[in-house]
Amino acid sequence: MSYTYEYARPALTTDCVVFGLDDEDLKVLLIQRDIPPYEARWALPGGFVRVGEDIDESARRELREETSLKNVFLEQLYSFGHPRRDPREHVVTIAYYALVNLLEHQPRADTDARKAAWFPLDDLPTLAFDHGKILETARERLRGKLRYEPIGFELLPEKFTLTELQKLYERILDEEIDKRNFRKKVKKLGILEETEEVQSDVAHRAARLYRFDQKQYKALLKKGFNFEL
Amino acid sequence: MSYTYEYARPALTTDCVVFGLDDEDLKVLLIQRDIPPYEARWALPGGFVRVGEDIDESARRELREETSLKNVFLEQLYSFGHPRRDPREHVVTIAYYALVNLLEHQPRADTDARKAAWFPLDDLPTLAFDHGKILETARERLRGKLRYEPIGFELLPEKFTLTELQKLYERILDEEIDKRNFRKKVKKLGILEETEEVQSDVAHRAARLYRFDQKQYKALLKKGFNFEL
DNA sequence: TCAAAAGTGTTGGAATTACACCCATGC
DNA sequence: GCATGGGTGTAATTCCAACACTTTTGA
Repeated sequence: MSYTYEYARPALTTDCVVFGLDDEDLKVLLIQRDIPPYEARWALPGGFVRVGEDIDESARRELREETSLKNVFLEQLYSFGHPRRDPREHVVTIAYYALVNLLEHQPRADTDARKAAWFPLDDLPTLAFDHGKILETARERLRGKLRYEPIGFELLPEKFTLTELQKLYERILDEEIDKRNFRKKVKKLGILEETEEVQSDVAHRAARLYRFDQKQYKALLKKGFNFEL
Repeated sequence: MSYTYEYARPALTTDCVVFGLDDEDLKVLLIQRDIPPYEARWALPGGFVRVGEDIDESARRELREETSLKNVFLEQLYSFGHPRRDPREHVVTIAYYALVNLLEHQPRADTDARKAAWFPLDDLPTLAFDHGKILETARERLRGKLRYEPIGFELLPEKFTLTELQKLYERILDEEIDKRNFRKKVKKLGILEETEEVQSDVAHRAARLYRFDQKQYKALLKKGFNFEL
């Protein structure tokens, strides 16, 4: 089977930068390539867009197929189209980024023959293609959006402590935050629901668990509320 | 001549939302289509990405060919890939937005047989394809970026008055701004160069002209300065 | 001399920062 | 009982919003 067109077309792919948070670090999920070019190099999960498939759907499908992740936060990042970014031919890629909680969404490590692994952001291997650049773009976007959209919660488990939330901000923004001021600010937003639960299995006073209240957030949005942390 | 591939490929285009400011209004540049589908409908300038051509370059080329605009501020906006956004076949488009000063960059109205015209944003015709949605996305992006990046200057002539700058912000953000506070804020940024010139041909006291100091802005950026208005 | 827009400071209230100690829990 | 992080309030400062009149110019 083959397909013929009157004019040459670049190939079109989607690639996805998956950020995950664990106790220590912000990490990114990479796939080890099993075919040339860049055989054995680490790369972003991704693949060709099918005709008739929406691009968001394509990104989700590739994510599912290569990492078994589904139902995750996924947003379009940027498109990269330098004609020699792939040595084989002109391949344009629409990059996405995803946010997952590393502990809840443990992806199957190896789906097909390929290895998948989490890498801390400050200890990355050299990536295939221009994926290093794409990753850097995603990182900047994450830093930028964290301040004025409530996307940080996507990296945490459903219920989390205020200290976990604060550490997340400190890690991604790379700055120290005052504990009392942070709590004051967060609570005043009015989008955290205080649960009845507290941490378990900790060797010190257990912290209260909170939940992000999506409905409340959307209701406030309509009233002209602006998230900012 | 024809091109054959093993797998089907969506077609790939770039489209561009060109914003222009004149004395009255924020306007957008549209092209009247001369062939089906959507014959005679107004649409965004754009066209197919060529193999071997960077996508930014493609957007610039289309802009030049269809509107004779060049050397303008151009930035990638978002990619749209719904499989039925074009009735003929699956066409993915990478949308850009451009900012020009309407008076300095008067595009030739009609390049080939096609008509080009400026439309005020609050009096738009129904656009071809999903171009209405793309335009709306560009408008939101412009509103969002205006606050924290110095892109407003791209819509003004090289030398402008503070009142012109203020009116620009008021129009795009759709809110009134206090004159004294605005001037205080803008001047404190330290990225406006005061020229020796004043307005001419005005029937009242002539206002001082200012210029955006790109070099100064970039120098400040490196020192961790954050633009905000 | 009139019309039209340019230009200019002060003050009160709100928001933000800096900062330190007691509490609860598990070992 | 001690080590570990949880949880809390106040005072000083900075930032922001509100506000009105005089000046310059051309017609």
